[in-house]
Amino acid sequence: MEYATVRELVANPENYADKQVAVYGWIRNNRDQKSFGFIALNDGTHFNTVQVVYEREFLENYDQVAAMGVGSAIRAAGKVVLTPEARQPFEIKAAEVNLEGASPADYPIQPKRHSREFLREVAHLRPRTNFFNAVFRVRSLLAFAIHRFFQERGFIYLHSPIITANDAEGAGELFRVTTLDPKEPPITDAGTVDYSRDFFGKRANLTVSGQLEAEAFALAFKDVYTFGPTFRAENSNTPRHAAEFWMIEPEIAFADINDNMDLAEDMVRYLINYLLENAKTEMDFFNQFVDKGLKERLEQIVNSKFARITYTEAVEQLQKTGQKFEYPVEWGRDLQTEHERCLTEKVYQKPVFVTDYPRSIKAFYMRVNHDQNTVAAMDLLVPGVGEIIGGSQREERAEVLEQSMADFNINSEDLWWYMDLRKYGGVKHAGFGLGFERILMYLTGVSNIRDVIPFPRTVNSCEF
RNA sequence: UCCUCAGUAGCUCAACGGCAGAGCGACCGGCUGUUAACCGGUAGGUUGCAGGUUCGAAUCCUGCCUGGGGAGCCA
Repeated sequence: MEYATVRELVANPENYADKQVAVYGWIRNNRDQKSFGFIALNDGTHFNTVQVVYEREFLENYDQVAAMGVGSAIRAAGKVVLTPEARQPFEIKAAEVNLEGASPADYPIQPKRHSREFLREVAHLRPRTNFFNAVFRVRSLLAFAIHRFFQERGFIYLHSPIITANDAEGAGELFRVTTLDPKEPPITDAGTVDYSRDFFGKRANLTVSGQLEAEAFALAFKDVYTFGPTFRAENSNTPRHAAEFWMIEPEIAFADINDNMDLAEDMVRYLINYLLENAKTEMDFFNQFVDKGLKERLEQIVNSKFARITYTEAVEQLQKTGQKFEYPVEWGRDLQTEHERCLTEKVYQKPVFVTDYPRSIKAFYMRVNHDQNTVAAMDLLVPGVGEIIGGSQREERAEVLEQSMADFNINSEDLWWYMDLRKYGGVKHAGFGLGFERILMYLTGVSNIRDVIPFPRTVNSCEF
C-alpha cells in the first residue's frame, strides 16, 4: 500500500481519490460514537490534520482505536474519499488503525486552547500544537529565504567564529568561555586570574556579533553575510530579548549608508513576499488567530517605500507631535522605546530608517560624518516590535578610527587586525545586524521572542 | 536590575475574612457524520513556599520563589 504524507495528500487530494493509502501521525483529537468515530491526525508535514473515519463494521479493534488517547502515534490505512461538501476536502476511511506509540491520559496537550506561558513549560511537546507548528515551519522557511535572498545576489555566506576574544566591542555582556577551575583558577603575581593559562591563552567569550570578522571578508569578497547564533549575557527580561538568538549580518564593500539601507529594505520586502507566497496556510492562521491586521500590514509594506529620516529630523518630528513622553526628547539623548514606537506606529505607520545619530551614543566603528557630531548609523524601526535592524557605514579612515577608539576607551592594539583592514586596501563599506527572531516576530505577529525560539534561553531559564 | 500585576484541580479561571467551586481535560456510560462534537455521571485540592495578624486566612501583613507586562540594555 502506498504511503502518503499529509502534505502530499493536501497538495493533490484528487490524485489519491478512491485509492488506498497509509498515513503515520499523531492523534490530535479522537471522537468516537457507538459504531463510528473520527480521528484528527497530524503527521507534521503540513499544518492541517487529516480526518480518519473509522467504523465498528470494518475494524476488529474498534474499541481499542476508540480508546487511543490524544498524542498517540498511529498508522492508519484506508481509502481516500473526497468530501467537497464537508469542512475538510477529503478524509480517509480506515480499513486499519494500528497503535505505533501510546500516549497516556496525562498527556499535557489537550484539544483546547492553552496559554503560551503553559506551553513554554512543555517546550518539548509544544511543537505538536497548531500554533507552534506554524511558527516553526515559518521559522524554517524564513531562514531559507534569507539565504536565498543573499545567494541570489552573489553574497558569500561567512561562518564567523562563535568563540572569540574580542571583548572590545561593547555590544552587551559576555558569556565567558573558559576551561579554568572556577574554584582554584591560576593567579598572577598581581592577584588576578591568570588567563594566559586558560585554554586560548587569553580571555575568550561567546560571540556577541560577527561584524568585525564580516568586515574582513567583505574586504575580500565585496558582499558577504553571516547567519548564526549570537550570545548576550544581559540581565534583560523582556518579550524581545533572549540570551541566545540568531543574527544576520550582511557586510558590503564599496558601499555607503544609502546602499546599506537599500539592501535592508530590499531584504525585508523580499522576505515578506517569500512568506506570503510560500507559507500561505501559516500566514492565514497568524492573520486569523494571532494578529488580525497582519497580512494587510505586510502587503502594504511591500507596496510602499520605507520612511528615511535623520536622527535630527526624528527629534524635530517627535517634538512637533506635542505628545507627552516619560523621557524628554532632546538632541544628544538616545531615542527611547516610546519615541521609536511613536515614530513608526503613529507618525509614519510603517517601517522607518533613522540615520545619522549623535556620535556619543553609537559604537566606535561607525563612520564619522562631515559635521563631526554625528555618525553614519541606521536603525530600522517597525511597528509592534521596534528596532529590528541596527547598522552603519563603517569608519574606513585609519586615523579617524584610532581617535574614535581612544574616545571610547578601546585599545586599538587589541584590534590590530581590524586596523590592518584600514591599512591594506581599506575602502568604504557598510553593514547591519538583523535580529532573526525579531523579524520573525514582526512577520508572524507573535509578540514574545520565547515563542519563536524552539528552546529559548533567557535569564534563569535553560531547561530542555 | 527597577516598576507593576498575578500564582486556587491537569489547563483556563471564580470565590476576596466565615462549608474551596465552574468550564474544559481525564475516567465511566449514552449517541448513525463528528469538526476544540454533543448528553448524563465519577474522580480530582497541603489555594506557590515560609512566617505573622485573627475565634477563624485562598482572601489581610512580611519575606522569598516562579510567571506575565512595562522600563533600561539591545538585535
